Amino acid sequence: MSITIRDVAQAAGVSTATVSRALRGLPHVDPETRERVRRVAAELDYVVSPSASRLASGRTGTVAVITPFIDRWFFSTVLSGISDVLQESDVDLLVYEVGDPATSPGLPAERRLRGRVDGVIVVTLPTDAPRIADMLEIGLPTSFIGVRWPGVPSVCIDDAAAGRMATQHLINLGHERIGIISGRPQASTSQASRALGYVTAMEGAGLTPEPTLEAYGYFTVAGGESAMTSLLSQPNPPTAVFAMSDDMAFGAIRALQRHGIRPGADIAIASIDGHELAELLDLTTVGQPVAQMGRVAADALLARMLGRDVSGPDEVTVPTTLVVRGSTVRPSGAVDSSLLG
Amino acid sequence: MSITIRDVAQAAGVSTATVSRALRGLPHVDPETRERVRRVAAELDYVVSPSASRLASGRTGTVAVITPFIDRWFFSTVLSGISDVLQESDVDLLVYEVGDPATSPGLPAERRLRGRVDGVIVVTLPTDAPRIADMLEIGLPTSFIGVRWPGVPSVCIDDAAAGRMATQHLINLGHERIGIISGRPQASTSQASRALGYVTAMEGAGLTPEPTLEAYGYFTVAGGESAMTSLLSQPNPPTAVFAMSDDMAFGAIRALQRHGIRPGADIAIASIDGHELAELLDLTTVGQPVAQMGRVAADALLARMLGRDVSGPDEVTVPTTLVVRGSTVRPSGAVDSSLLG
DNA sequence: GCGGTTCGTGTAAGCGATTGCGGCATCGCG
DNA sequence: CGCGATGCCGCAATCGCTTACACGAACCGC
Repeated sequence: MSITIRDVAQAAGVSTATVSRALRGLPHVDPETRERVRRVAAELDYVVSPSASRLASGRTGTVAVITPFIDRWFFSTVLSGISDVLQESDVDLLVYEVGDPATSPGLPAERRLRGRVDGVIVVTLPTDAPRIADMLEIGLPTSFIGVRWPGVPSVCIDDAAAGRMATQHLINLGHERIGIISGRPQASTSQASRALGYVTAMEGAGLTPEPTLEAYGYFTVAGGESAMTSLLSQPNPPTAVFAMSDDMAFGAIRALQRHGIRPGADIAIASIDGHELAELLDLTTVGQPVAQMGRVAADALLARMLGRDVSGPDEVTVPTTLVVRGSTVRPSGAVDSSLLG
Repeated sequence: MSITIRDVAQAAGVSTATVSRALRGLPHVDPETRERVRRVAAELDYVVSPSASRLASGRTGTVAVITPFIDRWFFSTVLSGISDVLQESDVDLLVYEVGDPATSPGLPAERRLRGRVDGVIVVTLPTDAPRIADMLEIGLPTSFIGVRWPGVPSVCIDDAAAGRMATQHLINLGHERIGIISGRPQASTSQASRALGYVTAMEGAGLTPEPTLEAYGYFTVAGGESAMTSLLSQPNPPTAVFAMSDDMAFGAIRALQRHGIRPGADIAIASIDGHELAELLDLTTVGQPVAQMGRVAADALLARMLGRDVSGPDEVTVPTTLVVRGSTVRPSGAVDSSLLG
């Protein structure tokens, strides 16, 4: 069948132990011997049996990513960043898609991980927390994206700052009646921080956030659309809206279009995410470096796994940047309506 | 440390062989014994060591997906479909992101696969083919998405039909000068088929495809934008455009906006993909069931791997459907919907 | 020239499951 | 009652690699 380490050992005239050491770059091998073994192995097209290697060493060379979704922009982008880093270190990437923790039941993923991977990266939704403790109980090196946990390396953005930045931008434009499209009524940590940022900016400008100007978009396009619609039905609608996510802002823009209202010209809108299509829709957004978040989390995990220098801090906060586009212009400015999709 | 099959055997008063059979549902085990073993295993919170199991059985319970990208809509959606199916069968999903084969060098992925997975799903770009043969040489069960290969199960759309459908729709709207935004000058099979569909529809309507109305968008947003720009600079620009992918159509819409031209009203545009954001941009597109393509490919692979009935045909063609939106309306105004599709 | 390192290598005991084969009851049937 | 079939189960040999330990040779300083 397949050729084994024994074949290589025989062909090179050494023991299997030496082959193993030579091929893996371990010390205590004569350079000449090592070279010979390498050559023979290459000629025979030998590749170590991962199963055997794992069993014997206890290491799997694999990392699992636990993510609610893989087909949404944020998550697939994070995944891609993770993949980049892992690939450089020749570590395999196992993906477990677990669905929205808010709706899906407890997952069997945790039990599978034991013995299957050397480390785990958990990327969470705003609605998180229940299963995270379970996750940690299996005692694998772990790295979080989007949630803080004492003692566990994590990477997040400064949600409060992001919310403040978006809101302040609207304020600077001269808006006073600024609505907010939140996620869910029962706020997660992340959502609460964004809301806090909004409130902070408002109050800093001497404005009072009106409860009637808040609507829930559940972080989806459809939700954002209906949230915007409900805001528009207020007796005194807002002149600007801060949406907590780009997806919801997209929905809001849709709602505006349906009502014949021009985003940017008639009602300003700004959000958080930096979605790749925000540019296409000319949406002002506070961008987060999503792929980089994946890379940072993967780096942190690898450092722990491989016992490298764990120099960096446990809790990393990556910077966000406001990207101003056509959806936030001063009401007075003439806008070419053809900009609207 | 961790508890092994021996602990379970001892606790249940049987041999490890019986434990193995009992837990895996193999025959030749007394129902009562099986139940006892199950209970003991559960109490001890025993999980089989994947490494040991793999080494002994030769099966890995893992499937690799080789994909050029994971952070693009099409690919992450396919991946999600694959993930659904695999998860149902308790098969692990290993992801290898290999980059655009047109630009990235040969990949080491193939060598890694040996002994690491039981099967492979390859999802390809239009620009494919070079490494596919390598892929097959390792002799693993394989399933393709987006490319045909003799003897290998694959799932594709009918590219010619899709191209024809989009073009015909524009023709039915009364357009005669219909431009086309292709991918690359050197066409892949898939691209050539879409082009063929375009030509077929045109000629069927007694129209002549003009070479000057073709531009290349390289399947990217930016490429689509510059392609559209170049079409607009023609002495006699098209009144409608067929773009081979939604991404290029997005770029094209951007170009139109920049020129103050209203997509739909001034120039009609239709494309192929069914991108989730096409709806947002009000883009008419021939939708392909992307997630389903992933599911079909995964099902086919699983059937081969597990030696199930390989009933279905090797080469599956999934249906596409024209989704008419605002980007294709009759210039004159009212649209007779019976002409659509 | 001699004990002690250092180096390079081999021996062999695992790692924790799977599974072919054989053995012992029990059962069915004539 | 005898004998083959059948059902259930255990023994023990793998699977292919890693690694602790042992060992001999060369080398060192005193």
